Amino acid sequence: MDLNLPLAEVSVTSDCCSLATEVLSTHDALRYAEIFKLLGDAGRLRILSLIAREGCAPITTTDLVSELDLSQPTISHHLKKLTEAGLLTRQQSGRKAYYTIVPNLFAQLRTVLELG
Amino acid sequence: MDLNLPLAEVSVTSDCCSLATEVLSTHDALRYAEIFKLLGDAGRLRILSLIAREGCAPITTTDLVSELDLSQPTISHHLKKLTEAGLLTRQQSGRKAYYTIVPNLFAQLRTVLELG
DNA sequence: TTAATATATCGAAGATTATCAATATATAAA
DNA sequence: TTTATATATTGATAATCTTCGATATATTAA
Repeated sequence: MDLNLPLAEVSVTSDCCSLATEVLSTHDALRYAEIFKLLGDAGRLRILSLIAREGCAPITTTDLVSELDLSQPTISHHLKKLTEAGLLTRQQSGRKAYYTIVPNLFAQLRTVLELG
Repeated sequence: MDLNLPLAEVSVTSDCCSLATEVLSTHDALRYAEIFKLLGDAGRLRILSLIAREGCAPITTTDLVSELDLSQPTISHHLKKLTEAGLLTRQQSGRKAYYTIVPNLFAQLRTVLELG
């Protein structure tokens, strides 16, 4: 038998008071992990940040290429993934592609992060 | 010359109104990407969720092993990474290791996600 | 029609990662 | 001291991902 009274021994100094009432289901965990994985890249974070700075004004692939130290194919690749995931929308106008932030999913992610 | 008036052509239907006033620096982007990368794994997300459910009560490695379909070494590995990143704290008591959520960093991540 | 521009896709190389079996370590129980 | 328990580390494999050069596509300009 374990007579360690371990919970008493462990000092609980954290101000943690979880807002998470439900444990993430396997399904939701997979879904959110896929999106967090996209955020787990500095280049993509900066792409999102640059687009967000424009507010409602869309930004083109070329704009991003000129602001980041990444090749045009790499940036196009990131934009595709972010768009497919629902973090961005893409609108073509002439030969330019305009991207904007989709706020919805970001709000969901913030809720998932209410763990502490 | 570009006479497309593209910004007028692109319909701005999004309710985007960015709260992000500053573009993420390269340094911060790297720093946050490293943490989002950790959240980009379903197993780790569920580990965090299970720990958060306990509120302030710490949880042991074995508790997690019994709730997840991952081997004990894999879970220990994830716990180490999450702890090193500052998302968890670890306290040893006897032969058990108790883990708890560190709320601070989660709050920072929520701020970073205020893009839309 | 020909040339230039904007963007996307292809294919490949190199790096990183998740995972587990086996093993090590450290503590507690018998 | 011997055995059982709790956790961590090692080493290896398979899968995934980032990145870029080269190329393709599509649109506009000359």
